[in-house]
Amino acid sequence: MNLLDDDLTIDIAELFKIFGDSTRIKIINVLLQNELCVCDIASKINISQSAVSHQLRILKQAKLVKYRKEGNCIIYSLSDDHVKKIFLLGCEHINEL
Amino acid sequence: MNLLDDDLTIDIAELFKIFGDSTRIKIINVLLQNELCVCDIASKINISQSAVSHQLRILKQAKLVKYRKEGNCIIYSLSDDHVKKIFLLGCEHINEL
DNA sequence: TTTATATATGAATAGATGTTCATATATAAA
DNA sequence: TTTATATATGAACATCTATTCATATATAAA
Repeated sequence: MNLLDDDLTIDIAELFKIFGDSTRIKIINVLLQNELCVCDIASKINISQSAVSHQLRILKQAKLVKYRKEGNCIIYSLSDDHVKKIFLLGCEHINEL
Repeated sequence: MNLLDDDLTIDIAELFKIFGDSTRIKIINVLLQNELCVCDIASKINISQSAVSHQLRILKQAKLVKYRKEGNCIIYSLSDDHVKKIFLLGCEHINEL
């Protein structure tokens, strides 16, 4: 791995910035187990529907979560294995401190 | 991996928050190759000495970097392999997007 | 169609964060 | 001791960010 150019360092920082909020981490954490609709996420992590929805938008824009409609619910899940990997590596680091 | 409690989710978010700034990512990136003193870091990434020093303090508090004195220089390096792992996983994710 | 439920979103606000500037501290060199 | 160099740090400032509140939109049920 050589020196990264500035654009790439900004992209990487932007990625980690998304993981750098406890509401988003809680969302990712509950989605590790199951896909869930917005109101179930909100009640599981005890954060308002509006706040969850705002944060899901950020996770969606960063392509860290995907979603599908079912009736009048919208069911979210993690996009891919990378999200889980990054999350678990973070956990691991914390556990070793 | 089960549901994390709130304290742990906050710790994990705090960890990623540290990686979520482009100045700090640039610092980590140059330290991947070699240990470096503050002014060399500053000149390599083209950020003021003061800003670098402030950010090194944050990295130090999070135990992501360590340092040693040599003459009147202070030489910084990454604390352990976890930092590198997390950084590289971030790179990988970016490269695949 | 009316009502209820689920989700999204804009505006406002409070709090957090990164940089700069000035300066303090510490070590080395003269 | 004086001067120069390296680093750290506090204050101020501007910017960013997450939440709340109110409300819009959309789908389902009655």
